[in-house]
Amino acid sequence: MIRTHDAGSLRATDAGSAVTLAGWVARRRDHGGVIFVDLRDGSGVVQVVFREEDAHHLRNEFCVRVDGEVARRPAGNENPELPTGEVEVNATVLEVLSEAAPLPLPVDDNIDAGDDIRLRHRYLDLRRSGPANALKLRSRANQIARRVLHDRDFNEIETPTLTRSTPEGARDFLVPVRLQPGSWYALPQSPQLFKQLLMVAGMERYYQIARCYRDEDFRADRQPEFTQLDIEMSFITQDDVIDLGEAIVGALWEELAGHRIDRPIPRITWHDAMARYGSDKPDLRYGVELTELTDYLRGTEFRVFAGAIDAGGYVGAVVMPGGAAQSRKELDGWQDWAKARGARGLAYVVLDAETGEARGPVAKNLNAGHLEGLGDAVGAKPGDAIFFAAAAERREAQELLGAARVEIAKRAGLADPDAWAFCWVTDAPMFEKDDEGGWTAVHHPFTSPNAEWMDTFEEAPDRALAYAYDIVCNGNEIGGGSVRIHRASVQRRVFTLLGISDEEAADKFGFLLEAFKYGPPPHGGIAFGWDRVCMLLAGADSIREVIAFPKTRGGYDPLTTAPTPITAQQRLEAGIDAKPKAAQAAHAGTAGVAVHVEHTP
RNA sequence: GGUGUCGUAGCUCAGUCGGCUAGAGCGUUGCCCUGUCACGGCAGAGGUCGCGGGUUCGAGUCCCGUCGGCGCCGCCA
Repeated sequence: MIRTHDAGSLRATDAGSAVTLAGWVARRRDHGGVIFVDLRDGSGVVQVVFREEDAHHLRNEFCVRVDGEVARRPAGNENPELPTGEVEVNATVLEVLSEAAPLPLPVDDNIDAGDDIRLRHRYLDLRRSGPANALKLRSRANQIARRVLHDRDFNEIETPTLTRSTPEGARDFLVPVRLQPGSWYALPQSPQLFKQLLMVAGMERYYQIARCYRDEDFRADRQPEFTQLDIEMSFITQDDVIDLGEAIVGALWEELAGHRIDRPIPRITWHDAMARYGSDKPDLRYGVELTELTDYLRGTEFRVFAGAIDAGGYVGAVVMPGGAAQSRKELDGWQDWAKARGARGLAYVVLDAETGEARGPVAKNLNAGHLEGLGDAVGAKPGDAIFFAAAAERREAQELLGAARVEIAKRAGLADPDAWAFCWVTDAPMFEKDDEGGWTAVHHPFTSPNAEWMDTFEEAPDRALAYAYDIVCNGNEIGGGSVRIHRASVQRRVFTLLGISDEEAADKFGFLLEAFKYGPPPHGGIAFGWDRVCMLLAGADSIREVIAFPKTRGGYDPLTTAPTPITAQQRLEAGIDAKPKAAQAAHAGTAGVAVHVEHTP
């Protein structure tokens, strides 16, 4: 090594030691006869004192080697802000290893540049402690997960990233195949089918920190390439997977966030989550639960509510504590908020802080009896606002109220930013109606019905429940999985219900069904959205902070400027323009079957 | 695809009701400074106000379009 010591490691006990340091000029304070330079390396910063002229020429981010001697700082000159603040290094030799041009963005922990410029010069952005620590934390998270899994005899196994288009809900990224013009690889949206094959293969316990690809639009917590901690186990029940999930999450939060998670982590059924929180990933850091009013308001003449009730739908409410104090403008703002979400509006009643009297446009439409008990029915006090949603589709109204609940918490500051609230959402429905009136798998078509519905799911597909579970942290879905179907007869019945013919099934997942002929073990698993997990542990607002070289919202990488056009030669060789044969076209891809993969981002 | 918001010096931003010869801090260049630690002082350079069009005597400011960053809806689990 060029250096003998890490800059950030020097302490008073090192005084008198001759050291060689190597790093970057973080900051310099030039007093003419004496020049202080904060020298930064991967371990931290230490002050170096120069009394020679040559240090005048140092500029920020020059890469330097310094020989010198560690000394206690003169009395009164210690800097308690720095771990190395008791000492300094009196330089005897300065070697400039490389110079730095004037910086396009400040390399300064206290100054945040815009996303675009940070990504374009990500190598400078990452010299700052915040962004650097986020990546280092992710590295530790990987180690912790691997340790927990290896302690439990899991095997880390890699699966292909050039594969066939597999049956999942999102758009595939496609790769042309030079050797077979007209045929394309797809990048995997997850290793779902491969990990199931590994169970057939008797690997019994598999995991992988797997890169996955989905060609969909971006969000703060979504990139087109992302990472799952992907896990599958044989001969297990749902509880075994949940136990393992808790062990992983427990170790991560204890070691990286200093937070001991109370176990077992609470479980809530999917239906309860929707009823109480209007979400399948409820943020349990605060209350503000939904109240169903379908029965309470039965017989109302207010058309919006009556229409939903008569249609066999749902009317419900959520309370904004102190919401009566909002101005007319703020209350109108809620209408815009609701419309931006595609709702017609958000009916509300405010309870007068003094008298408890119900006021607002909707109050006029409700009869005295309904108004009288309303506060008690929804748990509202004088001074609160009550928001209503009504729809023929129960879930639609619940989701609007659920979104309102999150917005209420945001505006009222109800979520403790230092709190961690975990839960499992279990017993998810197996199926939901698709646009054509048929059924589609909520999770994916290999998800097992639970014991109760194993023999009867065809009789009431809308009510059938699966062995499917998501783990939620502070309103973020950080992982999800299911117990899989391992019996051919059950799988056939599911395909039949989904309207997937034998030919279609053979075409889409034939290789899996073939494998399942040969004694597939009962198995199940889970996948964690690793970027989200690391984002939460890092306290970041976006998964971009825990990805070394993320892309912008437009799928653009400001650093490499990818994606780029290709040359005519590349285009020719890649076989992009090859005309598919008619027979191939009919069987290509997975179009027409909407099925989904593991529940993670 | 829809929508909100932002775009002014290398960076972070201010710029009021349309009157601007466009400012500040940091950075940068030169000089000074022996105990600073987001050092300090003096002097300087640095601008297609994202781009295009329009309204106006006059546009950074108003209007239309467009490009880009970010957030949200759709989409994605």
